[in-house]
Amino acid sequence: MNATMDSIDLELAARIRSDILQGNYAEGERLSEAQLCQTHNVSRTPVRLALRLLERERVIRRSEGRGYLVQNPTVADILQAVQVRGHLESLAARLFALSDKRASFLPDMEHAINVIEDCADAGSLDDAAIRRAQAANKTFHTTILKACGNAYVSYTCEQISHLPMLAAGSMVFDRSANDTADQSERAMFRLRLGNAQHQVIYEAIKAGDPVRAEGMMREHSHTMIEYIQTFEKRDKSLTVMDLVAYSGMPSDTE
Amino acid sequence: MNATMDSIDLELAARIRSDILQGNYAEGERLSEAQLCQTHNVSRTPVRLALRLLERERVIRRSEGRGYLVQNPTVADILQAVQVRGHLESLAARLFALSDKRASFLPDMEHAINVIEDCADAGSLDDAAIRRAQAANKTFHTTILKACGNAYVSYTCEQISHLPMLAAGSMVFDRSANDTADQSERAMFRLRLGNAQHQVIYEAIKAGDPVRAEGMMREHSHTMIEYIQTFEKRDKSLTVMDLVAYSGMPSDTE
DNA sequence: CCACTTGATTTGGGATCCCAAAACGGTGTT
DNA sequence: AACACCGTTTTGGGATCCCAAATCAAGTGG
Repeated sequence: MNATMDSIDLELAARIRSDILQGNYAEGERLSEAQLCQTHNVSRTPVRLALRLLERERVIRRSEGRGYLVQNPTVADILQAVQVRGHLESLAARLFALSDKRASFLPDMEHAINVIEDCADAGSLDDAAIRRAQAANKTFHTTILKACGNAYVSYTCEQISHLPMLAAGSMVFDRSANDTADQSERAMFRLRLGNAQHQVIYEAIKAGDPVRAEGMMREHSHTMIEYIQTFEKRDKSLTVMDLVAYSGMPSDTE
Repeated sequence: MNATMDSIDLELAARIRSDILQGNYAEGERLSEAQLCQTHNVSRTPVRLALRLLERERVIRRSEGRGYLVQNPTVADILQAVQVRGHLESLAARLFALSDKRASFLPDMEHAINVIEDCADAGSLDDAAIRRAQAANKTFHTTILKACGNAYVSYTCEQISHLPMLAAGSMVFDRSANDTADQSERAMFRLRLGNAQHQVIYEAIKAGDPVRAEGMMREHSHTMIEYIQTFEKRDKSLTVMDLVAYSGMPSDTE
């Protein structure tokens, strides 16, 4: 599944993160280094690197002298992460629209838009299609980050992209729907809606309109925030696990 | 000097970064782990952690199989980092202005503004005053980041703040001035100008005006970008070392 | 019953050791 | 001189070991 054989610490971090996001740990539960070494069959070195990473992602919290404690991300955390990512992406969109080298990146974006369009237009949305759409969405966004010409943008963005990616994946999941056909219907609707925004952003960038590109990107991320918020409003007990449900494995970094 | 006795890897990173920013390494020069271990008298573990950090800061670059190479940051790098930081700070300012808990943070900001004002109003700008003003400026900005209520903002911002801090420090340095008295004069002028923007931002936040707070913060960071750009225009050979000159030790993290 | 001491366990973090893989360097062959 | 071959360094990264400091868990004495 994972094409790139990453170093153990990254893989470890992904596994632990995945464990936590699936709700296998109680809030505040202690993560013992020794325990993790044993269950994952590695030494402390990579474990400590992984814990460092996860701390930065705010999935765990450290308490001086007592190790790391699980800090299950809340829906509020996700909203915050999405907010930051969206804000950075809007900067990226502006810079991208101003870049004179932007032509070379446009085909990738166009292709991503087409792939999503195809998924949304197909009769039903099976698992493979969902994955395809998610991958294309990711391509669309990372292309903008990479192409904007400011390396710090993509760097900082990557640091906090796990939760937003998860949220993006969850937009095809709708607990309020009655049956799977209905769910699929709504998912495709949202997919089409999001892709329409992609289209507008793409055109603004292509036309070299920085203000519009930034504004539209801002709106795009705001759409996701609003979606999660209404979701939360409808279902007070909304947890991160619900969002995880259809977001695919959170381990697919890069 | 350093109150917090940080772990060795952070201190190491600071030392190496400082070395590089002072131009002690040629562009592309190889950083040998063994060498660093010897000169700093530590083992490879902290060295590797430090190199990891510096890579993220883009002060060094790694070339698979050949270790790390020095990548002296250019003025363009600084501009990019400032741009990202400024963008994040403008988000922070907006959120801060919307926060209902903002009252408790206002005194800190007010105090910072007053300290800078005092420095600018004093007859001359000695070294101690420069340090004081720098520290207050840092307080002003980090307060906004911390107080905005979105932990991801301050987290991501910290990741790339070394170069911007350096640039901020350099704003009291003006190579175009003829003598030190003239330099001091100009420095105080810029200090006052920047502080006027601080005042406006402070008031917008206090008044709970998110749009104005964000806009003014954007303008504030744009001022710095413009300053560096005109600097660069006047002196094509402007290097990072020039900016380092009056920015104080780049080791004062947190 | 509470405060204080003491010993076992854990964390934090650095030093070494080790090994595979890649790069470098020198040698000999065509 | 170009190129393949082979030994030597480095790098990359994990496993162990080690030690100081903090925590926890009893146990002891007032």
